[in-house]
Amino acid sequence: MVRKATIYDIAREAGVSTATVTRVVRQDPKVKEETRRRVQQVIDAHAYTPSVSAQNLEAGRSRALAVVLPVISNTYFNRIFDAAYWEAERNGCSVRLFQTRENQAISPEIVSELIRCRMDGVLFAGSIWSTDRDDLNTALDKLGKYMPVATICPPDVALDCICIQSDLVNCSRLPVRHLHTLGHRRIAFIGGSMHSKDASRRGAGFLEQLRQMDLPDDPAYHVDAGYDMESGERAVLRMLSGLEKSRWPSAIVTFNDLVALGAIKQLKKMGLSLPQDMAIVGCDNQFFCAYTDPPLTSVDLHPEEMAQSAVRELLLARESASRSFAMVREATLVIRESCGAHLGYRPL
Amino acid sequence: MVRKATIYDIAREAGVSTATVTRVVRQDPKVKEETRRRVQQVIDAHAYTPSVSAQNLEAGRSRALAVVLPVISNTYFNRIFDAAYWEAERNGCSVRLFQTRENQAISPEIVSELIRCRMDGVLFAGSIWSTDRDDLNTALDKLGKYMPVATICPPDVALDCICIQSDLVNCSRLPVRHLHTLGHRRIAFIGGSMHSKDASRRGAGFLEQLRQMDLPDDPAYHVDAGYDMESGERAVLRMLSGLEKSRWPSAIVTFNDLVALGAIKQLKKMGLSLPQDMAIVGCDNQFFCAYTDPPLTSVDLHPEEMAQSAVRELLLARESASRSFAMVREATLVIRESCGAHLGYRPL
DNA sequence: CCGGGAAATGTTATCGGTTTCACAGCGAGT
DNA sequence: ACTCGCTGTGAAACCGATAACATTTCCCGG
Repeated sequence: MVRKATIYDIAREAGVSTATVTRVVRQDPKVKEETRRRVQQVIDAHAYTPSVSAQNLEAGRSRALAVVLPVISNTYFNRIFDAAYWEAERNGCSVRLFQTRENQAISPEIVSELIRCRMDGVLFAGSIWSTDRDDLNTALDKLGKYMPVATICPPDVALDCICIQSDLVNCSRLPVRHLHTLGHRRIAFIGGSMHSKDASRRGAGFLEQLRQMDLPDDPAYHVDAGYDMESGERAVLRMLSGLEKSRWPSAIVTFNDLVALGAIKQLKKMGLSLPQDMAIVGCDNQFFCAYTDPPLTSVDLHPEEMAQSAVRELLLARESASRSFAMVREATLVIRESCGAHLGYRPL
Repeated sequence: MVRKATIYDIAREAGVSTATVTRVVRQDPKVKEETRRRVQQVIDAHAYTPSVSAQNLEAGRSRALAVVLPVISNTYFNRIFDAAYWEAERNGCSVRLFQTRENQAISPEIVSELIRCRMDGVLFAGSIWSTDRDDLNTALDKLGKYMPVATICPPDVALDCICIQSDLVNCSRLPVRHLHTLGHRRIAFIGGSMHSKDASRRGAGFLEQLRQMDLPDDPAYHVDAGYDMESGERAVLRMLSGLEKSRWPSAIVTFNDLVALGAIKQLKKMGLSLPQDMAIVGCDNQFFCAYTDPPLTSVDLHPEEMAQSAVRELLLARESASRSFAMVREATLVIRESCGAHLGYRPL
């Protein structure tokens, strides 16, 4: 390994002071053209570039944002990360990822690591809400003292930071309304784990929506489950096997597209044909939705746009005084074939 | 925003020198118990933690690895990243992501950024091979002077760095052999873009495999395509519509699972039933493979294990002299139902 | 030929740590 | 009483940059 040339090496070799080297690097106009050329030559010869650590130390910041989320391998989250990455990039910032894993809680270790690294801002996404509410506030308050904080969160959390709220209202309303329009009356919900604030809020929103439309909210139509495909399979099995066929729902709204994938598999295994015997709605509008069989109607929360807004606000907040506010990106329903809309289908 | 306590603040308040504070932080045993306690108290009171930039500057390194790949939102790559992340984490390192986007080339900007940041090592994954070969060698040579370099690359690239080779031999051989065993004789290949070294190598391996097994290698059975689902759809359409039905292949090997997803959709749209009328093999064994209809038989290159090895070797290379070597993680075929293996199916 | 002001460059403190080396204090051995 | 060696601590240099301030150089008008 070779030692990288420092500003001192360049200065010495070019016969100038380090100040002048800095000026050349930063394109300060008040360097004589001749000097500039001489210094630039040495710089080029050594492929010199200033050390980031030194710059960060001097500047007291890192030109880096942190994105904290449960798992990068989940499509929803990697879309968030990807969008944040490019938006930051456009603004000359890098993005550092922190994964909290399934436990989804925001640990004191992460908080102090964020501070240690002098992050220019931090974006929390995913159910960090399962952190005890007091702990969460403590953590956010502490962080807020050192850097702008943003979250992609449910609408009613009201944290003292930049809140980009996911549109959980429409996330519940749109599928139910769509199914209702198509004639469905018995609509079931397969939610994420009820221990998660996010999921229980989704479940609650769903029930509320049913009542608003005078649809039955049979508890048997509401099954707790995880976030993945296996959970979807199991949940469907559990729900339907506990019910006489005559009481089966005609449609299932799922927590996300992965759960929907599992549900579809299980339903087919049980010999149902989709969407005739059962309609399905997913959530997240993942890349594979157009390629399931039948193509999956799904709610898009527009994670990319939320992440983009979050990053933009974080970068703004760096300059101005601390800003704490909330905004919502409205969810949309992407209609494909899993509810039979293309057939003009009407269930009994 | 609050100023974070520095080592000087702590030293002053505890009435000791900064050296002693460092000793306490680093648990140096030669601090008197009483002093240690006093300093520790002040540290706790301020929740003091040393600044990462300062440490990095002093140490001349960053305790961070770089992972360079085309796009994080592709499942194959986020599995690599995820595995690298945790392996690095286990060793007290962080991981910084660089995305090259579709252009997939390794740019001089990234090279100099990596050096600027004093990365402790870098892992390249994905088809950076589309970089001009000379440029690539120049870049790797240059980087190699400053940090250990690893790549996840095709087997015959022979770069002067840590090469974790993906098992492209079996990646071609396994599907063909499997299909052959099931009785298939007319086997087609839908590859990635032939401009990519990676893809053309896969295509070549496939042809070779056909010849070895005395199977026809009709050029009409070999279609150039992209890496995504749309490409898969288009490729199938193009291939089959150019061929009389009697000459249709009975099986298609695809470049990856996304292409397979597209192919499946198109085949169904054409009224074929799978796997009876057409067998399909994917590659990457992505999370959704068990949930396609029919469940997709796919080659697993074990990206996680490759990434893990790469990171392990990078960290080792930091200490010892520069190591340049190659290793292969053997690919495996995950058999599901898209080739009809479960039916004991034999095509004509 | 000189003074003044702008232009060009240099000096130096600073960012927040780590580390080397020096040194004070103290008990033990002779 | 004196030296030796050990323990605990501090002073100061250094890592690689930046920026405020100081100084030199240069050119021009008087």
